[in-house]
Amino acid sequence: MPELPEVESVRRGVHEWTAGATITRAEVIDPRILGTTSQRRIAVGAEETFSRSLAGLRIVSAERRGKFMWLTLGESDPALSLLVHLGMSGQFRVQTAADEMHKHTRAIFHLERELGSDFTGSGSAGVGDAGRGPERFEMRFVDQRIFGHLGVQPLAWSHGRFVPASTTHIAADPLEPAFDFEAVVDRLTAKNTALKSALLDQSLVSGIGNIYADEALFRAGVHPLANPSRTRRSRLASVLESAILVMHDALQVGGTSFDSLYVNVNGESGYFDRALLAYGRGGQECVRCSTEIVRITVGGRGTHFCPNCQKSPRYR
DNA sequence: CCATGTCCCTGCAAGC
DNA sequence: TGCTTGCAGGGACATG
Repeated sequence: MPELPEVESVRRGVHEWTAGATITRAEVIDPRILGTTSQRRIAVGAEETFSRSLAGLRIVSAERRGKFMWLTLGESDPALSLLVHLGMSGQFRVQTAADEMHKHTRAIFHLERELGSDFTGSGSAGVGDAGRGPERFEMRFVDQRIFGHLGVQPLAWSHGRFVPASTTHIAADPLEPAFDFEAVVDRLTAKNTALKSALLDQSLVSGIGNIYADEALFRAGVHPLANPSRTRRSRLASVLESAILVMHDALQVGGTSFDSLYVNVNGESGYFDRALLAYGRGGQECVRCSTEIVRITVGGRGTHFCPNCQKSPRYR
């Protein structure tokens, strides 16, 4: 499940491969990828509109806020972006036309890049031919569960920068200059819901998903059901700080599963060998105190915690 | 406005 | 063995 560190790893890979490249053709294999996550009804002609609006545009850069990623596009007025959300299982793969098509390929971006252009990539080994002329390759969007989403969006101002218009409600993430730690803690203190649910609220702070929420609460030693409005401000700050630290740690090792054919994102292996202390460890011993890690459901999400290290709040 | 519940989708595991 | 059922997850939307 890609959260901030994973999406950032993907963004870096996508940027290296595609910045400066031109989209010669955008091919939609499964139009459901163009719908929003809940509304799967696709407007008539959405595929054609999507493809037509991208054809011929140059990719300037890959950017990210929270779990949302987008490519800023040149030669368009107003400035457009290709919005990408990986959902649960979205992946980008850089391949050539000759490469075998993955079963869950939902869209293909045919790209072209002048050899010797100023792309900053880690190399084009294995992609394109060895001769002259533009280098041609494909960036394929693969998504097993179709919780991911692609869309063409104008850019709009939100929380200190331009972002795709449909994401203006998403808060700044902790890696952004606009992120205001104290302001987020202030807003957190007003929340009257499970602390874990508040951590997952992308309009409060973006980028934290189910895994890192559990890890942050474990690291800070705070119960997932604690009510923020009844919790000491210093404890809330500690949890938020832990979330930032654990995501930072994960990002440090997030770029592991790179090779010439992958733009990171190896849904199978890459995500799961992180040093997780709570998430997915239900029934196992706590690494700190050997108490059995408990699994409960909070806001419909699987939640893992140590009942000894993360004491139940007294008001419950 | 705020909090909670439901749905989207697929593959896998468990149960009959 | 082969079917059905339930679960996992992020975010939009509907409801309370």
